[in-house]
Amino acid sequence: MKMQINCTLGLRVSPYLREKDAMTRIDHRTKKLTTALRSAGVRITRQRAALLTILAEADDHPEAVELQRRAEEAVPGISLSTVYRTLTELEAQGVILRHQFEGTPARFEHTETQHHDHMIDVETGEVIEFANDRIEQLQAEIAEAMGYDIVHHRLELYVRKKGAANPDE
Amino acid sequence: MKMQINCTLGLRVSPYLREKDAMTRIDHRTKKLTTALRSAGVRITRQRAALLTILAEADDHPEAVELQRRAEEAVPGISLSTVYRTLTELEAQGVILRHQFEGTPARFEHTETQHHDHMIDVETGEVIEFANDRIEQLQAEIAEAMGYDIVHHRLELYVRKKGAANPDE
DNA sequence: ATTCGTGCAAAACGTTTGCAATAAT
DNA sequence: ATTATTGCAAACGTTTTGCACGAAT
Repeated sequence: MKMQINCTLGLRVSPYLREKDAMTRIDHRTKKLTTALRSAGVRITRQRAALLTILAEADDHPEAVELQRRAEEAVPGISLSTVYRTLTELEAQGVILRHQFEGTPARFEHTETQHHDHMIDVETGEVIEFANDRIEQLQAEIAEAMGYDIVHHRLELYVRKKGAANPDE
Repeated sequence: MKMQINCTLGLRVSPYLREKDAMTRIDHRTKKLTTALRSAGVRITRQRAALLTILAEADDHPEAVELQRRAEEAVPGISLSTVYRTLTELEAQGVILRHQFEGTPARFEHTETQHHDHMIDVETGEVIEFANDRIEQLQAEIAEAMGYDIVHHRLELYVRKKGAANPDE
């Protein structure tokens, strides 16, 4: 019996797209997003535009300070409060997801990819994405059987590369 | 095809045991535990004895302040730092587990039951335990296929009772 | 012109730590 | 007697908030 695993390894943009096409695609999506946000009553300031672009381009899961650092070029002096406020707003608008992995500040990713869960390499902190439909289905069945609807869920595998040194310490 | 779900609903003590027997059982386990801890070089103070007992008796997932509150009777004036230090120590000794659910302080439970995951009722904050071997197995297969060993994992379903009011707000 | 968003500083929050006093071994 | 543990207060790291100024609509 063959095991079915859909896995995405942190690649956000299809590899066969050339860099320039990828950028165009991100720009396009970001432009559409800002329009949508504006008509939801959210003012698009330089700070927010910068953060939106950075989040669209990010192929990792940056935390707030890192986002501030990356935004600094486009918006010198951008404050951490603004970063946090913007992230909260974008999360509320469904544009990004906030992940609270163990032992780190919250990390963020935009919501353009389909649903996936995360493996966190406890040695390196690297975040690897994966998806498995069967697990999703089982979760739904469990909740259903117990009389609940799932609002959202969170599955995190804290892992170590096979044969990695320091099993402890 | 019948779905297989093992589920434990926060009941820590078998319901057919009378209250007194349950207490005896907890006392017995706690006594054994303190002995084990002592020979691991951990001094059993009044504070720690109290917390061990409270954790053994708890059929919920209390947080640190709540544990302090419950310990207050046995050890008046017990400090929150002591509670936290004890919890850290007991976690290191494998006696308890620390859960960081969304939007709440860490919550603790002792490690006497077999492994399970958690559903959190987003309306009430109630924590419901469940176990599903198939999901565990799938997780292991995914990690394996990607070349990782699982150190630990975390699966949390944030749920709402079917037909509950206030789907928002 | 009217909001809404910003930066700053300060507070909030849960948790950890340095220390001198105290209790367990 | 020795050493670990305690309570207190102060610090910590992350995140939120009050406020007066500035910018987007």
